[in-house]
Amino acid sequence: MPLRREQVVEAALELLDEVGLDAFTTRALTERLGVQRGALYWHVKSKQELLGAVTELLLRPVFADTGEEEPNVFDNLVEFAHRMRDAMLAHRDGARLVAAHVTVSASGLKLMQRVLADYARQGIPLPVAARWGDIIASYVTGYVLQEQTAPAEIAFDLSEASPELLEMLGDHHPPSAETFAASVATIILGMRAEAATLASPA
Amino acid sequence: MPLRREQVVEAALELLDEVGLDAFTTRALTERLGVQRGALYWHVKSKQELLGAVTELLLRPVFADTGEEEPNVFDNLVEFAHRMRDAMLAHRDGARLVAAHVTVSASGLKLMQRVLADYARQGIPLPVAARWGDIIASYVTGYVLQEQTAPAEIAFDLSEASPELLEMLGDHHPPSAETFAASVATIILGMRAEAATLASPA
DNA sequence: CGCTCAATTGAGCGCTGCTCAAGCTACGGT
DNA sequence: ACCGTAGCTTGAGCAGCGCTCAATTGAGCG
Repeated sequence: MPLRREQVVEAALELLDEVGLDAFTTRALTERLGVQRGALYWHVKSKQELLGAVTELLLRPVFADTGEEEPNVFDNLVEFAHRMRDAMLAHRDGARLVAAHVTVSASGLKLMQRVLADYARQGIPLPVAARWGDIIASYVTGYVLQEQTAPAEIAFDLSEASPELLEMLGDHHPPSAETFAASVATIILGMRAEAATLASPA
Repeated sequence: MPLRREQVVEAALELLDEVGLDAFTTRALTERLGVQRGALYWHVKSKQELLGAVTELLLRPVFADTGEEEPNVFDNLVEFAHRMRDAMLAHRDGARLVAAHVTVSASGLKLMQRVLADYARQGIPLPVAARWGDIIASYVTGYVLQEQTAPAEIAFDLSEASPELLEMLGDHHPPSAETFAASVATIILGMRAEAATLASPA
């Protein structure tokens, strides 16, 4: 039975979870597939392209269809934020992967198109809606990036370098689901305020 | 005249600007310095540590002291956002570097401590202020990351895959200073709203 | 003068992503 | 039953990478 490209990508994601992005090598992947190194390059042009495909697989749950129709714009964006964070956290170095391979799949584009149309029907101009989506995507990527980057190491440095600061912050400092949810809420608050100024212009 | 560590880091930043992060090799760096490869590792433990130092150098303008005292919280955050974006854009692959090496220098910590104290004097609780700063830092990193990642390549894919979507968005889509400023304004709007709820609790 | 030690040398180790001519199946047409 | 073609794999190997280390240099000082 021959190898399929999708099997390669799935195996790559599993390998990534086991060893992390830095130790991810084509040699380890072909060993796991029980195949010689050269075989990999029939299915995939380069390691870069492979990781791009892995990223798309990783982000697939974000764009899964919920079936709901015309949800509230702001609720929709909040859910988008949490889905994206969950998807990245679900796999080792997920955020680094997304940051390095900002792929937009065809199905993702179709969905985005539909969502933006929904927004427009709720009175949000398309350029504004697109900007809002980009705000969420950018923020979440940046946040999970630091959330997923060896938290122990950073915290230790901080407690050595500036214990006063650590104390000032209380125990709210480490990245957590609560901090993330609160920050998303703050951002959404800004969009609500902007929507208000759009509804009643100066 | 012996080599100094700072010279190494500065030369590394120059090399980065010339060839980009992917083509950045210790060999190219030592050639530029007119030195054998081994010499590099007397000044620096590893390439990873070197890039960390380069990142700190790259971000130095962000934490430069302006001399102003107790500026308005929100104005301060807006300026922080723009400084950070400018610093990243000033060098090739700047955002990728920051994303991979979230370094906080000692001087940066001292400044952050002072700024947070200013915020507290303006009635913003420290955990909230810290969260706000993190929102800006995360968003800006995420934004510049995509802004600096081969814009031509992505735009081409988009126009092929979904021309309707491209048309829907108007010409507002590509990352630009205007889009960035507008998004930062939206986020700050959210913080103002949150500050209002803090001032008059339920 | 001779000592010391910061700084450099140059060879080389193990690993990486990737290429390619050659060979192996499995299948469809005659 | 045969063979050609196309899909897929093999296995050797290339060039380049980050990094190490014993040996060597050379400036500054007692």
